[in-house]
Amino acid sequence: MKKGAYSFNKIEKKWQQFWQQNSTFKAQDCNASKPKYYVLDMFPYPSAQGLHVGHPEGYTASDIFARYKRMKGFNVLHPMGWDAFGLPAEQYAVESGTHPAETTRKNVDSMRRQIMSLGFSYDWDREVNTTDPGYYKWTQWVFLKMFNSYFDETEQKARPIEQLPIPDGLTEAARQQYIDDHRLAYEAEVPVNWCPALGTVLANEEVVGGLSERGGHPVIRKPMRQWMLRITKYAERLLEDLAEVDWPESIKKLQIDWIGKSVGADVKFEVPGCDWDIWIFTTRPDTLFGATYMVLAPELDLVDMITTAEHKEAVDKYREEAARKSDLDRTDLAKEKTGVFTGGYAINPVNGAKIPIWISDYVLISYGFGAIMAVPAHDTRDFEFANELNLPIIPVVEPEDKEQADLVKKGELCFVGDGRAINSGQFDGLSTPEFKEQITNWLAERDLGRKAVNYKLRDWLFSRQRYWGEPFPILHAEDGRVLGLSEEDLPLVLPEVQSYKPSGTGEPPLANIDDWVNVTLPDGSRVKRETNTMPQWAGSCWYYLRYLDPNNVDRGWDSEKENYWMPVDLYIGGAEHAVLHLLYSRFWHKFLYDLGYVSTKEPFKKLVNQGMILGEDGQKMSKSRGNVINPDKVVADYGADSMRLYEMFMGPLEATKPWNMQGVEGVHRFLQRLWRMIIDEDTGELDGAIQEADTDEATLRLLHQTIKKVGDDNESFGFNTAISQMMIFVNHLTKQTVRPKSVIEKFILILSPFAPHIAEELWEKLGHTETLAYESWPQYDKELIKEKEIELVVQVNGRIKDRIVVSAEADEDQIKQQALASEKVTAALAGKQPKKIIVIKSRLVNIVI
RNA sequence: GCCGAAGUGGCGGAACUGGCAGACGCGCGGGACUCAAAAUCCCGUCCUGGCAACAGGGUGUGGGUUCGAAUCCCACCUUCGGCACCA
Repeated sequence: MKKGAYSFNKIEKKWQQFWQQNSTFKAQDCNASKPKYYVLDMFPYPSAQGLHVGHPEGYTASDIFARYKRMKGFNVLHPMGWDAFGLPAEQYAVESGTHPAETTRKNVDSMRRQIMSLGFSYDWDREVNTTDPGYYKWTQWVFLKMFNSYFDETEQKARPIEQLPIPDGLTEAARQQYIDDHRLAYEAEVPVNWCPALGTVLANEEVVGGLSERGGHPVIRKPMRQWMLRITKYAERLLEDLAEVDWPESIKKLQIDWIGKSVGADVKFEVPGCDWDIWIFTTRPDTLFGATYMVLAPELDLVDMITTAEHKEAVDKYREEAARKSDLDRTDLAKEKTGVFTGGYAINPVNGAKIPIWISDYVLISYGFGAIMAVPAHDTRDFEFANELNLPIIPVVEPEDKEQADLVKKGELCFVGDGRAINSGQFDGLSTPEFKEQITNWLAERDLGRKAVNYKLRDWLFSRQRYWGEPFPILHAEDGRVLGLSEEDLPLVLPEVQSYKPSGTGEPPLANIDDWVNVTLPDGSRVKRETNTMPQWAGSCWYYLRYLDPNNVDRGWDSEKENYWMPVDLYIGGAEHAVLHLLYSRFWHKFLYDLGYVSTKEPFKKLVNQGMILGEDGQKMSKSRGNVINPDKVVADYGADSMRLYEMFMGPLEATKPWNMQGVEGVHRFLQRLWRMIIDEDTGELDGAIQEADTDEATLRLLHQTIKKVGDDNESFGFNTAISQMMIFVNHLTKQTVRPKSVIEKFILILSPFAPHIAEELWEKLGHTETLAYESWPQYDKELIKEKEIELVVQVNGRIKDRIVVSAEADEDQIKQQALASEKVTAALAGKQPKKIIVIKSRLVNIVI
């Protein structure tokens, strides 16, 4: 190897040390002299496997943008931290006895080293770790705030629980109950997803097809006492404020679907001989005349009261079976609907018809009232059920399509679209939307129903029966009261345990530590600590706020700093967090907004998702397939700059794309060429071609075109095309025997966000003594970009016949003349008169004959 | 089943707002340098026919709009991602 060759290992180490020693990327709080810009990465879970090549993709994109913004004069906040609570470290602890904190520390150290080796411009002084008591103190604090708040329905916002209006005349116990029932963090006995293998409860989102997302173990339904967060109160705002954020439409859509708003009516069905009614929710009140039976969820308490003696045995049996079914079974059996008749009847409020009441597990307890009216003619599920069990079908909506209408009328087709009302008494002939409105009013006037809105979104199941999570700052008194710790007692530190194993009965590991669980209060009363811990999502709900003020011991974050930095201007991460993390943190943010702790409605202004990187075989990377690419190896063999450049050159940021090691060599060769273009490899000094000289026109034009293209592409995250433009530039300049220094310098600056190490090194070789991180981004000159002469394509009837070169100033007539003058064109015209000549300046001429 | 994204050379991918399809990179073929190899440099590379000039075809499939379609419209096929009885 020659003395002055591109020695990326040395160069990269040198500049990483330089940046660290000089705190080059330290963000300045509240600096009013510059506009701020907050670039955030989704922080990683520090796993034992370390970084995979998917991580650096998003991190490189955000780093390029952060560096670009600095050069554009912004005060940039670009932090990194660790989402370090979670199952793997705990599983490892169960197996090996190693404290999760120790595993975590080791993994964090190794992943930090890996991330640092890529030369990202993070302000490392702001590093956070969710498992640090100094951090989770404030996670617990937010939880306490939720525990001590309620949701004011009229104002649609959270308020301190002390302000909750309490009805008069309640006993002390009832008063307490009333308050507890309104807390945003509350306890409930709920059927949960219990995973015996993991020994914990999982959130709905963590169960995939009846199996646990992690590990793929079976999950069953089981009622347990759990902590819940009332995210449903925020459903409407979570939906509405999506309009405010600059996110990919597909991600917004996923959230909208997850929230699942539907508008319809609640309708009351009386049960003869009973003094209570069955309420149902429907989005199709216009089909009420077609309701031929009702279905209740098997779990509904009401079922007991409705079931007649002769049907009791069958009903009880069915209910028992339904309760035993796991979600997987329920999904599997969804193909064939089952159910039993209760013996009870209800009265259809619109026509007084007596209709039978059934139970079936196709009706969900957790949505609406857990009861439905069944309109088999116009609901596919009811249609299937009615056919299965031979129940009557009455068509009440006539489709426009004649053929369809005939089938619907015969009861052979289930039609769920809009149409005209039939068999609906005085409402016959109305269109579906008209009917909906009229019948809703009709019901409301008679006190039989009301307009209603329902959401699919459920309250967030917030407790886990695990060790490695934030302990709840909650005490349980002997009389059943639930007390929040006072803020001064935070953090409630996770205690040491003998065994990390869950008890298997649902009791978390913390329950085994008697002297931690049992607490005597100053007044002598004895209480027990909550032994559940929070889910991994908790710490990531607000970490972007902690970066603003990571060392503050008195507050989670300073409000002046919050005002300055928030919102996050750019958030880059994987699309797999589209609903979970992004919905949860928006919820927490809105809650904090209500209480005045943050100044913006939404935390993340712009969101960009990086796509997945596949293995070289085009398959998802996995250990078992043996196609995992180790970033350490890539950095060792080709350097961090090559790695960064390749990850961006592969294709559009959001796309899924396969890795190709030869592609890495390709960009590496580009850097080599760039190096030799500037440095004489024999001496290590500047090449003789680098001179203080005037620039030829073509080079100057290409330089300015490149500055423009790279800048524009940076703004739109089109890093792949920015890199190809830089390659075009280097290909051109390498051929020049004189390479003006001023041209080289400008080029180094625009390359620097992509390949910062080599850029800094060359910048220094060019005689600069300061880092280029804060040099201003080169400007381009519009005039210099313009070509003097333009090649146009000449078509005859859309087929290319010739090319002509015209002056950039030529007007349409001149271009026409020149085009018609072409010999090839004359030949193609074969003497015919052109009907029309279309001239698109700087593009083409099309002669139509 | 429903929703969303995407289908372009041997491969990753370019193509502004409807205007030269295939930029840039990989791979491949040929050449230079070398005793030889690596590295590097130069030339070529969508397909078919032709020595060539050139002609024809070509952006998942089939139709349509237009002087002109990878780009817009309709129908369909395939792949990937998400949801999964939410009344």
